[in-house]
Amino acid sequence: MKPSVGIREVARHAGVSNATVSNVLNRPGVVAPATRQRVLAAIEELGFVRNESARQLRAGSSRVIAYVVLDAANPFFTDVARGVEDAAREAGLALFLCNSASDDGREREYLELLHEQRVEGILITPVDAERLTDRGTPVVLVDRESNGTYCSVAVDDVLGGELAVTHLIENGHRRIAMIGGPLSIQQVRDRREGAVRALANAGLPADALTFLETRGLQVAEGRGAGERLVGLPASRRPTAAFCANDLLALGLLQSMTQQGLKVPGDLAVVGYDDIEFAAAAAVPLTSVRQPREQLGRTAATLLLAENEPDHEHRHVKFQPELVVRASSAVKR
Amino acid sequence: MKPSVGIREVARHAGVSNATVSNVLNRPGVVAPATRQRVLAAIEELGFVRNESARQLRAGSSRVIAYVVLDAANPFFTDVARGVEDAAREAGLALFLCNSASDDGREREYLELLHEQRVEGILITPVDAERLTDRGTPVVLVDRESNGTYCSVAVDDVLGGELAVTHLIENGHRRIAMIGGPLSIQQVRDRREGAVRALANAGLPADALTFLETRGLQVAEGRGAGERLVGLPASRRPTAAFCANDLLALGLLQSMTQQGLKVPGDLAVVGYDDIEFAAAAAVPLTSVRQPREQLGRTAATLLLAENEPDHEHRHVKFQPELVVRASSAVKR
DNA sequence: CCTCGATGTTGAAACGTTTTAACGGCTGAG
DNA sequence: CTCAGCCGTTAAAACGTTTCAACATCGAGG
Repeated sequence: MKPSVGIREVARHAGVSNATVSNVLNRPGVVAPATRQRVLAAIEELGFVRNESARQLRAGSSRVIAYVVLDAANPFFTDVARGVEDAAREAGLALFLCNSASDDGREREYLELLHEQRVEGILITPVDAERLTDRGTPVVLVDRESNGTYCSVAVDDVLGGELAVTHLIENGHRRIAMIGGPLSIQQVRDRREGAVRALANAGLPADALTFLETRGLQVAEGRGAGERLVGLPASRRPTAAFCANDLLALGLLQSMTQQGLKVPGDLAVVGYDDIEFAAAAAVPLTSVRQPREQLGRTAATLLLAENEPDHEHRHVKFQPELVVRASSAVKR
Repeated sequence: MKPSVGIREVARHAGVSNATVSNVLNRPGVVAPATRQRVLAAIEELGFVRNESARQLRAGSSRVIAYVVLDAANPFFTDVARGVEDAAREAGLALFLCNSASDDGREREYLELLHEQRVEGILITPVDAERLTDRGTPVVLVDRESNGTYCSVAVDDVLGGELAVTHLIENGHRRIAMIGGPLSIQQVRDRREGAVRALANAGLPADALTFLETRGLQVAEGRGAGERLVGLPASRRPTAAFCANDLLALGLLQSMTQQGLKVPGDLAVVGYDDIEFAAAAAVPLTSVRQPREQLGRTAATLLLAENEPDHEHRHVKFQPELVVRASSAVKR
């Protein structure tokens, strides 16, 4: 079952030394064709599988990078991951995806493990960037601005929030809800800040924005928020909602339909991320689009540049873009 | 930058031997509190990070399992992954997600790497199960029946296809399209087989089913299929479509709307997987539900049982369930 | 005072590769 | 015939842990 056949056995079986087998594996060109065949045959016959731990221990490099995401079930992150993987595989590296599920305990565990594994680099959209601690492995922050000690690739979330809420204001809305949370997540804070700024720009009072905090950014939380929203007295109930991401917005949409309210008639909705499902929703969703794959691709590129001779941390920032659809159509 | 501080340095710094440091790391209970403190302090001060390669080389176990999926962007797989991860973390293992993107080259590369890494086990929804080759690492097939050499956890796809198409037939449809592909994917073949069986059960001719093969199972392919479908001469155009998964169905839905056709009026649609977004779609989607998280959880459980003394490969099969929504409402 | 067991600690031998410098044999030039 | 140079191969030394048997130290029981 676990014969654990090593390089020496292969060597013996092929009548050569360990070094030659290693050469066949790593520098096939240097070994004579005849010997190479013999060694390959032995490998095949014995079912030899190279022990990566030993290789890595000696050679020092790992051929792997990892991306730690906040929520593997959120299409936004899988789209970013696609960009990362494309860039990684061009560089001959494999990508391992890790799901912190927005839990900083899990995040810590994964980071610890990845550091111990000596992966070539770590991409992360952190739960709490402050807690990150340098351990020698290159790290790049994704969709999150850096405090300076790491490279980062981000999108201007404040601007995004501003775009979304300005749009709602221009459509005549004066009581607006923002749905999102927890506030420990930077993106949520930034998007809210943008929303507040939009109000200020328009000369509206700050209490025109009702912030409904959720425990997470999943569809179910959006549904819950919808119920809370409808529970508000009619006089104070917002006529529009800006959701911190599209999953929330989709949940909110479901909740509205279920409670017999019309979108955008009774409530206009704007989401964030413009995931593929946003356009296909019951009411096509107005959303703030981010360049997802490019985000990932750029992040991977920065990561790969980390061990260049005299590396300076770079911070790339993209601009979001508002995509208007039916869910926020002009109020009659 | 890369001081590469090892266990020996920590030992020297704390005035103990390597063995003691190792004990602090692995069996804290066995070392005297005072010494333990001293060692921990040294670790902290030097920023020591244990080298997992060395650990694994010596100790032989890896604390990691991996799940290789067909499409990380498909919510079905991320839901399965959630189940896997829950079970894995209960067993103290971390989960690495790998995306083969339905490409057997990538799949092979990932498998090779994972074998070399000596992960504790591999879960995989394979592109082509035949090509899988035993390498000593335990493997469990997910959402795919085994040819016998591995454990497997699957859902009865033939039954699922049958449920879907029977439902359409009962609603009066006599010309039905099935959309999906490539046929190299087992699930697609099985679901089609179920569709065919449904026709036979109802005494309908086999040509009542038009099979439109797609190149993949993503939303974009569904949109493409929609255009092909509408391009058919009206007399031969199906009145209903059964899609091999929900992503296709959502794409199809978009395409219909865009071309000014009504669902279910002009075309009834049934999807597969019942992903969360199915219920939130423009027209809530009738779909075949699979027990996603349970699938993952069970698979992980089987994997963990692999190295029990006298292990026999098990094959678990779940039943799918039809969830009827508006996209297939009764034909007037 | 001796013995015994318990408790902490340690030296040294693995684990399976990669790598380096050196080696032997062979060829062709001088 | 010698020698330089090349090619293919090799022995042996890492790499950084874990583990195991052995070793001190100490208190208690006889």
